[in-house]
Order: sequence, then C-alpha cells, then structure tokens
Amino acid sequence: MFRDIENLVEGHLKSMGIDNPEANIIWIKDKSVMSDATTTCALKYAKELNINPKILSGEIVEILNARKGELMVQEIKLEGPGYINFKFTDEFYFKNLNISAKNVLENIRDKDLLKVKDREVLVEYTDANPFKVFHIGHLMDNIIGETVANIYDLAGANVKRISYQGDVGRHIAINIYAILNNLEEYKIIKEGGDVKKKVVWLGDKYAEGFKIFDNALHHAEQGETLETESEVINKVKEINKKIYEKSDETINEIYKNGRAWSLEYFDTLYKLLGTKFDKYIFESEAAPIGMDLLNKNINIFEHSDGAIIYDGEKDGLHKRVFVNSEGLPTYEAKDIGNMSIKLAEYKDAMLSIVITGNEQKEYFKVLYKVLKKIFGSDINFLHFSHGLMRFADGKMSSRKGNIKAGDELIYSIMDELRVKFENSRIENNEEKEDVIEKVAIASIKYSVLKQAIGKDVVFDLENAIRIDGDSGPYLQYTYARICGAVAEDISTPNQNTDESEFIITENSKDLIKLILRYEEVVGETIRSMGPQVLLSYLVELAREYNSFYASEKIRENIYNINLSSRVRDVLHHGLHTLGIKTPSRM
RNA sequence: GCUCUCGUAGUUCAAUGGAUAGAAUUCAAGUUUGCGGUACUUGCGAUGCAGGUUCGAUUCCUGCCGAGAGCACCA
Repeated sequence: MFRDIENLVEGHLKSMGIDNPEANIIWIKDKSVMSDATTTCALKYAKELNINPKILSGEIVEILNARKGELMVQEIKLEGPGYINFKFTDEFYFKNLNISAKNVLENIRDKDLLKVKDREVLVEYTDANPFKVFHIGHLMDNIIGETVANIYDLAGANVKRISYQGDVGRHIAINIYAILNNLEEYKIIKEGGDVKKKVVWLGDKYAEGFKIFDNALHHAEQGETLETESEVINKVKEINKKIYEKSDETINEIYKNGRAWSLEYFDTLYKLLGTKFDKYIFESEAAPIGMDLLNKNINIFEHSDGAIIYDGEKDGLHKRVFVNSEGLPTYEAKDIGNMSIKLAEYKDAMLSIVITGNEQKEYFKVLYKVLKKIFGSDINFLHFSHGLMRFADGKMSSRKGNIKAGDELIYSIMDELRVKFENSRIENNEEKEDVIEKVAIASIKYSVLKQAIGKDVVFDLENAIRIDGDSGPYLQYTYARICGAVAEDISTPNQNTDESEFIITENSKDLIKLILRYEEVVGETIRSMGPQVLLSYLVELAREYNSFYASEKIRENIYNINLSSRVRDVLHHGLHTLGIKTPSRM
C-alpha cells in the first residue's frame, strides 16, 4: 500500500547514485508518536553517500510534499536524526481497508519471497515412527512444520507436505524382540478391535524391550530375562536383519500388523491436528535407494573401521557414519534415499525443508553437505529445528507418571475443557465436542508458536486454557464474539465496501491502523519464518478490538459492523495460517 | 576438552542497527442500566558483567560469568 511513495523515494535515491535502493515504509507502533508510518532509508543511505542524513531526508520530504494530494498523505515530517514520517488522510485508510486479508501477498514485495512463488517447496515434518509412541516431540514437530508449510503457502509456493517414517531399524527389532517374548499376549491383542489399545500395547512392549536391551548394552542389572547380555544383543541384531530380508514368517506377520496399526492411529492424530500429508515416505523404501546412490558416489565417502563414513571434519563439522560395519545403512544413508524419492516425485522442487528437534542441528549440517554434492545445485536445503516442551508444574502428570505421549496431552486438555464447557451456550453435544477439540488444539498450538522456532516451550495447562489474553482460546473467543455481534440477520457486509461504509472516529482509528498493518506483519512473518510475529500481532488486534467493543455498541451502526467483520476476516486468515481453527460459537 | 545455541520485568515471551525496550501473566486499584465479563481501564516492574564499532546497540565484534545441546556404527 506504500508502493507509490516508495517508488518516488527510490527514484530519488537512484538519481543520487544508489544501486537498488530500498525505501521500506513501516507502520509506527509507538502510539506517542503522532505520525502513522516512517522510513529510515535516509539514515541508511546518507552514510553510503557520505552526506548529512538531514539534508538527504529534507530533499526527499520536499519531493514528496509536492505530490501530497495524489499520495493521500496529510503531512510529511522530518523528525529525529532523519526519520521521514507520514500522516495519512482518511481517504488513504478507506482505500486500503478494501484490501482483503486474502490479498495481502499481492502487496508484499521482497525479492527473497518472490523466489518461491509458484515453485515447489517440500516440507518434511512430524516423522513419527511406527511401533513407537507419538511423542510430545512429534506433536511440536507437527505444529511447527504445519505452520512453516502454511507460511510458504502464503508466500505463494506450491507446498508439498511430507512425512518420513522410520519403519525399519533397530528400534523396531527391539520392539519385535519383546513381542516374540510375549506371543500369547500378541495373539489376544491382534483379535481386539480398538486401534488405540493396540498402539498403546506396542508402546509398552517397546519400553519392555528397550529396558532389556539397554541393560544388556551397558552391563546393567538384568531385567526379567534368562538370556545373557550377548544373547539379547545378538537376537536383536538377527531380528533386524530378518526384517530387512523379510525372511521369517512370524516376524513378517508381526511387522506387517504393527506397522499398519501405528499408521492407522497416526492418521487419526493428523486429522485431529489438521494436517494432510501429500506424501508418505518410509525408511524401508529409502534404504535400498540410499545405498545405491551412496555406492554411485562412493568417492565422496571414506572407509573407516569397516564402516563407510563422510568426513565432515574437512568442513569444520563432524564425521558421520553412513553405513555401519555390518553393511547396514544408518539414518544418514537412508536420508539420501529419502531425498532421492522426494525429487523423483517432485522434479521441479527448488527447496527442501526438514523440521526436527534442535539436537539434530549438527547432523543436518553434515547431511546437507553430502546431499548438495549428490543432488547438485538446483535444489536448496533448509533445516528448521525446535526446542523441547517442558511442563510448568507437576499438575501435568497423569496417573502413570509424567505425560510423554502427544495424544495423551491433547486428550487431557480436552478433559479439562469439558468441565469448562458445561455452561456453554452450545447445547448440541456433537458440536460441543467438536469445539472442545478445536479449542484444545488451539491452546497447544498457541503455546508452541508464541515463541520463535528453536526455543524451548513451556506448557502450562492453566495458562493455556484459562488465562485471558495470552492464549489460543482468547483469540478464538474474540473471533466468536465478533461472529455473535455481526449477526447475519443484521447485515452481511459487502466485500467491496467503499468509503461510505467506514467512518473514522476516536475509538476506531487505532483499530483501523492495526488492520492496515496486517500486510506488513504477514511480510515480516514470511521473511523471518516467525509464527510468533503473526501471533503477537493477532493478540494485539484482538485486544484492540475488545477495547473497541467495550467502548462502542457494535450493532448500533453499519460502520461498526463493517469494521468488526474486517477484524473477523483478519483473525480468520491469521489463525488459519497458524493452523488454529475458528469456531463461530464456543 | 572442542563445536553450536541461548541469557530481556517475579514468571512466560516480543523487538529487519532506530524514536520513551513492547505484550501477557502475577500483584494493587477500578469499569457494565449494551451485541458473549473467557471482556475492558489504570498502576508497579527488565536488556547477566566489562569493553569495542556507530550519529544511534537488546541486536554487530571481543573477553568473562551462567544455562542447554551435539561430538561415528542410535534415530
């Protein structure tokens, strides 16, 4: 919306000899400053031109002043060390309020953002492992990954959502080892109906198996087994090999069932979380492809102690093992296959992103060195990593101990919400359950997304669902409140409202300015890949609206209704970008 | 030991090198003859320490102190 002004300023800077000048105009957040927006470009370029910033900004102000009317600027002032400040006319506000939330991208210009426009961007996230529990870490990964994908969507990219799942490897051998020790239980579980129950059982068996295996590995005291340490280790190795070779009927059957149960259960969770993957890739298919590509590029690697490694120390990184001394591919080699599968499916992809926990940061640096050498320079790689979720107090512990499963966390929040929703205005039980689900997910997503990606998250159940102001439910409440106020029977606002449909008053002015700032916020969110930027803006908007609501009777006039529905549109657009659903009643 | 990340109100988080460092919560005091009080208003309160670069530093650089993560056959 500032394009015309920026073009004029940049034109002048160009004539002064600056290459590709950028005169970004941004809204002033400080309410004590009387102007609406500002640019600091004179300060930046005066240094380059070696002249006094006040002189440069003075020239620019003069040029702009001559065209104040057509630019819809009421006043242009030179303030401070060289800020060029703008105060806009009412006409400017009306005109730009017509830009709907959906079109914000049209008005964003940032060269980096335009690069991904209409190009395929692959986002891999969640990466839950069949046979294993859907951990809190997977939950965070999913929330952050979904948001990153949505933000790239917003930037105009053709985003493909991918989940890469570890359906082979030692963790499964350990699980099957434990199941083989409990075949009677397995037969009973197999007949039972509930998939959740089966998955919980699998998780229990993994824990059992892991304990025995880990004890054997570290020469700790034996669990309930008669086998010696080396027998346990060898058995797990043997099972692992048999899974790869598909050579044992019993193991094949257990493997097939366990994998299917897990995947079916994960799908119910993805649905709950609002994720739709475009593609699932499995380690079992990635492994042979990875081995093949590794052999074709063997010159990149080195042999060491019987293993095949990449010496990252040459690049100031670590050495990583790609194939272990038994000839089996590790995660590293499988990831080469994973990438190959992605590129086979999405040939035009220009960017491949993976979301994981912070602990894998160094690993991905090494992996990307290798991938770059194998797959060339047409594709770029990014790794976003997130921190851990900690709990604020002991209240999060369930009867079994502290919550570690992601689904368990969601269900326990829903239990808390059911109590709160007893007095809800919603009488239909089905709708109520649906809303409870959406509020529960919103409360977790808000907690995860309110800080920059990469930082640890502190989850406080009390704050997440109850406390006002700093929560997902607060934003949802504000949305529902507007929906209630802007009732359909009063007026359905026209999408193409002209200036006769808005009015600027003492109470509405700050709110209008805030709505106009949405464009800038979206640009900043994409540029910094920072959901917290968008989220804190939405809180500010909700707060400003609630303040407006307290001072005005919304249904009293059409202007208030129109403005309210504009706020509703922005909230809807922003929250959906963050993967938060917006029920119209709650 | 080496490498990386991070230190901001009591607490949880913000701030492309820009104006008086923003929010939320806690605590204190208030608000409704009105569409959803899960609301609104006011107040108290912070950049770990020491230097450097700059017209200007929470941001960039150096050192110190403190926290976390990673450092080959796991994922």
